[in-house]
Amino acid sequence: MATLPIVQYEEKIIETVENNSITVIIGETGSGKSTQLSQMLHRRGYSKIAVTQPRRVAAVSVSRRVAQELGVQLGEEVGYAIRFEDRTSRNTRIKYLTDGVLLRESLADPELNDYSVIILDEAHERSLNTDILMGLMKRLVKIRSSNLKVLITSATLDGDKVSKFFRDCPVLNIPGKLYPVEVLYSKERPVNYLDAALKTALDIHIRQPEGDILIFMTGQDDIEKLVMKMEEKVRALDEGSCMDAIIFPLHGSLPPELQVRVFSPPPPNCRRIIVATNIAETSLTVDGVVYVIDSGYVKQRQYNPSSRMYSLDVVQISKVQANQRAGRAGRTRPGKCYRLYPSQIYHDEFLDVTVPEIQRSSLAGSVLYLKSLDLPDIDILKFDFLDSPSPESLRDALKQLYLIDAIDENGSITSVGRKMAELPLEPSLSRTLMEANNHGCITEALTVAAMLSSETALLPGQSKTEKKRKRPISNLPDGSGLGDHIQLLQIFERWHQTDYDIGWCKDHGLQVRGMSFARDVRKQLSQIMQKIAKEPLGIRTNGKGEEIRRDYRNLRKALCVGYANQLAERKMHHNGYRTLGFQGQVVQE
DNA sequence: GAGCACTGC
Repeated sequence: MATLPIVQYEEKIIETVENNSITVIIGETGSGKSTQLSQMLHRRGYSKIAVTQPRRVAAVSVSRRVAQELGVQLGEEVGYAIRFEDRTSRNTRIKYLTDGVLLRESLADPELNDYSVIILDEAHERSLNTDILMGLMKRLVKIRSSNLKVLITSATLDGDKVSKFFRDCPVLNIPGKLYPVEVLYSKERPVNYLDAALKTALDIHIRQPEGDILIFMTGQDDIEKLVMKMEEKVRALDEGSCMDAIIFPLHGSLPPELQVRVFSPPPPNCRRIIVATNIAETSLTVDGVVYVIDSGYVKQRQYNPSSRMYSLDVVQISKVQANQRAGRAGRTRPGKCYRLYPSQIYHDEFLDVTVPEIQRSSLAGSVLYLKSLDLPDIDILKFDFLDSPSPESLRDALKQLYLIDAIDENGSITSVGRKMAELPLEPSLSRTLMEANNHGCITEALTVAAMLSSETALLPGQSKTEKKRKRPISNLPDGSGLGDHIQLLQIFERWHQTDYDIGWCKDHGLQVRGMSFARDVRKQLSQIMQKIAKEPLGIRTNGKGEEIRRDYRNLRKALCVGYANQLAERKMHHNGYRTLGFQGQVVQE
């Protein structure tokens, strides 16, 4: 293995960490920070090191690598912990975990006394959880100044800003191992991005030397259209005029077996063209890419606290994102990035950095979490975030929590709020569980909460053309007019009665991934509820493969209590509804 | 007419 750039910096890193509570390490892709930092500190004798990752796959794969490099069994000295899976033991000294898991651990032990070093890796991605952890670390190093070291590591994070946030802590820069990428801009913005991408890709394919092409588009729809058009065009090329091309779509709702196709090597003398969402920006790394085509757009979910609604919008990417995309062309050798927009737009219109998730999300869950930590000076409105959410967004969160009894009129967490915080659910759903537990329907509520957590279970995974051939959802329970929640409940119960048969999901057009996830969530929720449950939590069936005839009134009431912040009542003599609460708005079905 | 980017407890 070639020496990683970071290795030469070991002495400097150790010295800095010894002399400071917090160190920021800027290391580009390929610097080796994710695998090497923990080992350096381990060699230096730090007793237990936690390394957070924003993604589960990263926690698993990086820990596997480190275990291998140290020649130990995974789960012994080196291990990982992600939701539903803990591969650590009493011997574990280096522990990779998702940032969400570390937040859960900190609920049980706010001082995280188990660890002598905490490394927040990939902090530049600014995930909601990483941002909260950064705020917590700032406090924690004061409390544990004698025995805790914190490292914030990142690729392109603005080092000065983070350093300032952590009271001018030192910043170390470690070079990466990316090859140069030549950036080419369009003269003007294309009217149609699909056609522009198509034309650019064909141009590269015909004129440029070998090397795979990666195209960034916004969503499944665009990707499928582009793949189809591209296939047509490639087929129409003269035989032997250039090498073959094989085209892959790549997005999150693609079944895993189709996703992994991009990881197998291409046939000889064949160029691969991968049309992807921003899943290929960070989550999946495709080897062999030499050309990147960047549409300059991304679909981004954002929360609007005044309407209390999320929207999914196509927005312009940030400069950081554009550069991350370009970098995908330079992983194995020098590459080229074709930006389908003029450089002036890049410079004048693109934001420098992506708006952090914490400024795009509902904060009800995070605020409840922070409240439950009982921090001494608890004014959430003044919590020290690297980038503060808007006051409006924080006030919205507090109001929502108040409406579902999680906090009282003084803003203090209630006893029910404390129990809610234990559950890995959005507050409305945990409140529903609490209510259901008092009204004899906790087992049903658990199922509904699990199904809602998975969101995607009911969605057909196949593409539009395929959908026409198969009937999407046949003879599944429909909730019989009682609404989506009851339908979700009945579907899960039916699946339970097949003994969780995967074939049954496929036959009924349900996403196996989503259904299995719901099953895991239900199990986890049951374990947490076990302590306070007033009834058995197992699923009720009559053993005949049919729904039990029963009354869903209590369950529906519990849902109304949980969603007290989002109720509307039917307008008499009119179509439509009026939202409850101050300033009701008319909404249509 | 027809939805749904990506993560995570």
